[in-house]
Amino acid sequence: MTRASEGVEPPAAPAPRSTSAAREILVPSLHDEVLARLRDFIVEGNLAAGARVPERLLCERFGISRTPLREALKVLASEGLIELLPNRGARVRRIGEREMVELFDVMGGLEALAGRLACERLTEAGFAEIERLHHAMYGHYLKRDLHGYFACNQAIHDRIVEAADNAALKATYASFAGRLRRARYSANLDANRDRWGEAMREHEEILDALRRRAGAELSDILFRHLRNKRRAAADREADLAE
Amino acid sequence: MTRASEGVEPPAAPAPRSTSAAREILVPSLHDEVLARLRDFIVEGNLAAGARVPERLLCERFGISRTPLREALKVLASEGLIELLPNRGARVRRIGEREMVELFDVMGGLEALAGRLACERLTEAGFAEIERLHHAMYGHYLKRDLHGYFACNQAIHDRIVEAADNAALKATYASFAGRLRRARYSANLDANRDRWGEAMREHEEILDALRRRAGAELSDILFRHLRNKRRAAADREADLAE
DNA sequence: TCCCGCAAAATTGAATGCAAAATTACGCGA
DNA sequence: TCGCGTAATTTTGCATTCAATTTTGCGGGA
Repeated sequence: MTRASEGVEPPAAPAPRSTSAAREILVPSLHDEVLARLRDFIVEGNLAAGARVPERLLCERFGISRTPLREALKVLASEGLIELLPNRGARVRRIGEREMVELFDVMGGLEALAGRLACERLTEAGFAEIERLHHAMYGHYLKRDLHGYFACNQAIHDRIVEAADNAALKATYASFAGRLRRARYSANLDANRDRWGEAMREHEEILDALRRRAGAELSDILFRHLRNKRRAAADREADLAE
Repeated sequence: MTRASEGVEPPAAPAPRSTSAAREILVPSLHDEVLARLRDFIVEGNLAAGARVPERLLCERFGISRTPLREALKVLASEGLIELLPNRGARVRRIGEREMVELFDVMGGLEALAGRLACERLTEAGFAEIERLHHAMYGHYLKRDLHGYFACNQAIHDRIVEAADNAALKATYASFAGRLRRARYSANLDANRDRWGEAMREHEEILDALRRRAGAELSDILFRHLRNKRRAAADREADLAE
């Protein structure tokens, strides 16, 4: 057999990797797909926290041998998604209270940085787009549409990171967002109604600072915004734990 | 043969991995050593930027087979130290002007975060230690002892990150520091005498903000401090290029 | 002399094989 | 029935092997 053990997977993406004429060509890569798929698989929560990662099973699932899968495991371990126990294989990393706080703080620091950089580089059109999203989000807030609100909220933060125009920042931000998402903390955050109004007010401040291109100020607001978000998440956790 | 192709390497570290009774035990790890060694090997500049990474050679150098080495390569690629070309192997990543700026900005963001967190957690003893380093650094400055100055400078920034007491931040900071160090930008930075006095004044501000535990303020100072450092580095590069 | 094409050699990416460790299953004794 | 030691099975980590792509070396033709 060559490549897939069986017709387990449909053709998926047999498309020849883009042969764009660009000079150094961004890796069309073949096995990075395994990495991406496995990462998604874990981030989406298909594996319980603390559960062992079944090599054999995933190999069949992805139709590959152990070698590329193990390479992906090493990378995911370096990203902090899983942990490699000496002779005991890989486990999905368990995120404790303490680590959750740490991750939120780093996210806050990255958002703060993104905001500062965005102030330096944001175009009028870029700002207008964020402003539009902000108003749409406010609309959802008024209608108590949590889902729509959250989508806009996410979009705004993403736009800010995008506006920062810094590949390293963007990649690091995405990595941490994944780690937090795996802990399923950000999904149902804003169910806390008290926090909702506060968050909305903070977003008013964010938009205002952004309009004035007040980098340092926006930086500070964004960090505190994440801090409050974390606090709300922690409170909610406490509620659920009761 | 089992493990090493020959007696190429001395026993190195055959010591049984610590069997500390701690609950989940930090990975005593076996192949992570290869990862660490290879990373150092590259960060230290043993491989020219843009050069291909010779698998076969390094395998012999480390006395291992290709499998663990390739795993390490994948991890280093995810860290941004090298890049994996489709069927052309690994190359040491070339850091361009643009990316250098990006990396410095992220470092600035991380230091800003570290400073803010340090203000929340720094003990009197911790502050005293940093203050001591600051004065020692000033002494080196007066004596025009660049080497001593730089060591203290590094130590101060490290202490601030340490005081932040955030493992995720510390790891990310270390990773970016490595990437920048590979570019050999931070080593000979402060040879610029004009910049030196300015940096010293900024450090006075840093210490002052730290003493007052003024998080937001320190955060801002640290970011600008890194920005100026970067600018000085860029200028120096420009000089060398002439 | 220079350029192009073709074959040999080297390198890469991935699969398979194998020894060492861990996990599980089982049987014995209390 | 329960606990414990031992053997079978599974799993892990790494080496080796194999097909495929790329790179290198060489010769013919303009």
